[in-house]
Amino acid sequence: MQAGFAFSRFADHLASLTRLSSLDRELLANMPSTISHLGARHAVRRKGDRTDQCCLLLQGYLCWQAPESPDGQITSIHVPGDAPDLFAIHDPQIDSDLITLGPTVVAFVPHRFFREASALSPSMANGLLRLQSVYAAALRNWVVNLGSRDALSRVAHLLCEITTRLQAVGLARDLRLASPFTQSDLASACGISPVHANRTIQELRRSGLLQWQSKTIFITDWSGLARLADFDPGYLRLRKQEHEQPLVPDAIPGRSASLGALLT
Amino acid sequence: MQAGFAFSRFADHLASLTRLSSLDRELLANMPSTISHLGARHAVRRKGDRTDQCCLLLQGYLCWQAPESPDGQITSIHVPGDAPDLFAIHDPQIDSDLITLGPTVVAFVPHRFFREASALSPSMANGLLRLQSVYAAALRNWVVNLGSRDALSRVAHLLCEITTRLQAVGLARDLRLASPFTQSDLASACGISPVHANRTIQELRRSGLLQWQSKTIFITDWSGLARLADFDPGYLRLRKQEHEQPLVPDAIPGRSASLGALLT
DNA sequence: CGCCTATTTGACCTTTCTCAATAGATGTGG
DNA sequence: CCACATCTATTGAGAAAGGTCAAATAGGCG
Repeated sequence: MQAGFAFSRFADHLASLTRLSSLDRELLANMPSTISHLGARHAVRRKGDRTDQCCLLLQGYLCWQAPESPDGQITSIHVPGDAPDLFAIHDPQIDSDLITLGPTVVAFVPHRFFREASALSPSMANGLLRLQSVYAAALRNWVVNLGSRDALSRVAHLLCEITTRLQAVGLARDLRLASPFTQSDLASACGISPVHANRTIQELRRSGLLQWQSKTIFITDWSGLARLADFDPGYLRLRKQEHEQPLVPDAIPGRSASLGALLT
Repeated sequence: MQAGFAFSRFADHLASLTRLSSLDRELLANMPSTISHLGARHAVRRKGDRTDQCCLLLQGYLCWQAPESPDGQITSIHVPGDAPDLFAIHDPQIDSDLITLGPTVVAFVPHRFFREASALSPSMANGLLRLQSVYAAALRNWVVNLGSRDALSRVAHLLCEITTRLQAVGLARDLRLASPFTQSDLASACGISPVHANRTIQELRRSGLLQWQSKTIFITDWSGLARLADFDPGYLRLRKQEHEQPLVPDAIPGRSASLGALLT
């Protein structure tokens, strides 16, 4: 079922971080998977679960959320292509909740597949390990975000990260991204209160950096947002071609310029 | 040189997380290593470095610090036995600074050793991967700490974590730990200002939870500290025997009481 | 002893939180 | 299609936590 689809998002993601051999691509093309469509706020994994499958995110967003934290602290947000519980191959116990943010499509792939593919291809083995190391780097960066920025730049940084990661797998090319996030989700991710998240978003809007209406975010001033966030995508470890500046220039001739002027 | 010493701290650490076979122990006993004694505030690794050796911490503390963050955000603190840059085996590029906190002793071990040991012993391979997964779990927990606790419980939580990890490798049995940390280090770790770190420590002292004089921290009320911190050591993934409650009861009859009184 | 660094203190300011109320959106059943 | 329930976003006001600045004190060490 839709095997090509499942494989290609994940393959794009892997390829954005490491070089894939043709054997690797072939292995991935034959990856056994079960596709699931999930509704919003559905728990894919719960603290204490043990599993023998990895969850690959194909569409939508997933987040790891600490269930024991009073405000449900989110410790990472995942975008299509990501394999949020890849580490469970070596450590099958899960210690927080993996939750959908909005409707999502995921593929479940047996751990066995990754083990066998790693045995057959050293570059695959290496790529999978590198993936985990990149996720750990993102986690470190999340710590920096929470520990050393104020609310405004925290939120800006989070949006820069999500956008850049989406672009690495070919999404959000025009700086428009689907946003099933509630303001409370954003607050949980940034370690601020929902009320303050609301005021923060309003300020980002007022500054002409983005529009956020119904379920879409449109970043209208990428370089302004990145400057505010002090965003340096190096930690995402994307290979050259992918982390170049976005394809759409900061100012969209007529509209964005006038909007920008209006909002300063 | 002192091979047994280098090996045993790391082996204790590994053994606290995973079961080691006798082959594993033998491999570790023959681990090639170069021992270094380093002074305070020495950079073992710098952002951008590439290396083909892992650094094992034998004595003292190391921390990962984000050099680009204005207040030098610390993203993790390591205790003896830890292998802070183990991930570099699969991803040799380093993206923050690894700094000594106080004088330390470290061992450098070629990546090659870990690769060969992994090839020879599946349980070794698994243990090393598990180690990385445990470090990632600690990182997630650090995010929760910064994102959802106030300054007082953040500091308390950090001290609980350090103490518990020291105990897992046989140190700090009596709830006394060497503390080369400055209050600014603590502030960088907890994402607060140095001035506020000072006031926070004073409050911990005033509450009779700990003493911190010159270079030693003595936790005088473990369960109080753990309660304040909302500390649950599950995420450290220690095997049963190691994460039991500390060996020394909260109150030490004569001395501790009078000292406690002296310092309030 | 004198220097340098780390800690401590006070005063004041800024950011963020909390509580409570209102408004808007979305969804459901009749 | 409307009325109602529910969830999400927005607003205001007051309070609390934490930051900044500057000065004073205390240790450690050559």
